[in-house]
Amino acid sequence: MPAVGTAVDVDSRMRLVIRDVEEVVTLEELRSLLEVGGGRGYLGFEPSGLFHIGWLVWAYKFRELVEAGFRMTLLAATWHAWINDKLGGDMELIRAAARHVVDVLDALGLEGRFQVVYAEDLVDSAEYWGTLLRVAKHTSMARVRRALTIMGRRAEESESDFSKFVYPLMQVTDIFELDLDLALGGIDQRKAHMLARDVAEKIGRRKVVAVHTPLLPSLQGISRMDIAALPKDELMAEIKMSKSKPESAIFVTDSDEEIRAKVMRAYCPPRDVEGNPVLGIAKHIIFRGSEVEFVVERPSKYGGPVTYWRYEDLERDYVDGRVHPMDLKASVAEYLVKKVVGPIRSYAARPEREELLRKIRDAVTR
RNA sequence: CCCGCCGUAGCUCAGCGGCAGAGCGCCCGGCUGUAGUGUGGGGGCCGAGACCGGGUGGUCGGGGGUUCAAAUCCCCCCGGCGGGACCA
Repeated sequence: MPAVGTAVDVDSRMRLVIRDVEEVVTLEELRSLLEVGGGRGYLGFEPSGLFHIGWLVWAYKFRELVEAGFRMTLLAATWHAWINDKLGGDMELIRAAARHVVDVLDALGLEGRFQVVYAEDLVDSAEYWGTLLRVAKHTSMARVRRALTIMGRRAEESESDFSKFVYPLMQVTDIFELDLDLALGGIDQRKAHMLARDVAEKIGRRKVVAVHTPLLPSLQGISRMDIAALPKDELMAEIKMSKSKPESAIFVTDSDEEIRAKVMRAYCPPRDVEGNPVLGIAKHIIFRGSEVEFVVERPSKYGGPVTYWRYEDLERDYVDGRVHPMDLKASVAEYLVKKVVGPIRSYAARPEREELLRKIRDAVTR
């Protein structure tokens, strides 16, 4: 049972929650929740394939919210994934991918400490659709369009099917139907969360506190790790994706050798912090805004090994050129292998999951 | 969450320190005597719309402040809308 009460306790839990977070809307509201011991929180994710380390950023925060006293729900957004044509629109595969994500959270020590809800169950009530209509009634078309995450470059309005426009309304409805106090997500979920806050005021529902985690840059240095599926030319898109996606992300099921190879191949310009995926991993996966022992193995002719406890120190040395991309990559890869992916893989990719993972992998690569 | 625009008659809006307005609507009347209704034919009755005249219209979103004077200027709040919000 989480201890409730003292101001000191609230402060430390506050620090835990806002650590290495991109943004909290609002800090005052978050504090109020912590003062009463937490509340109900959630994270919704689209089961779209294997778990990549970019998702660890929110997964760690999910765990910290549990530790801070929140009763967390993981929403497997199966219908949402279906709308975005993930996994070829195969609902069974989408469910399998969701199961895999639950495994990863369990591997992080969260087994039995959070609730899992499938979108299919949530949607299976008349009340859900009543709420969705109420949400829709208070949302203009322009506002929905603005909340759309898809439709980046090529996918213009004319080639979107209408389900894509229902998507943001569902995200908002999910929040209301789960009766939440807090919504967790990457900063890319900001639009949906803000829509939920706006609409909440209009229809007299609770306004969720929004906690947004940073996003990891793609290993290739362009865009983000989670490449959005293109509804454009399906076949071409699938082929392009299958070739590019495995290279742009590290999956928790990757072997040690795959991890090392991917990190070594990653975009990592010397002295450059901007959009640097390797530094990004160091910042948001390894250090995460706190003190961590991180050893950069460096050939003695360049100064020998250095130990960093704070990300800022590592970044400073990298910018100054004292840490070479080669050194950084090798060290980050080793850390990922031993401390991050290794433990997760041994649980989430255990033998009895082999069949499940193979199906998901095949579907993405197809 | 941030920025901006807008809240004035039932509706759409103008007015932006000096009597609260226009168009549309609504009500009354006039004019027309038509469409329609009704018939075997004729006649009569009822008669919309258009047009003309008259009338009906208001916590100027709410609260506070400045001023001799506030719809008008300032502050706060409420409501609506649009845009922004990692990256593109």
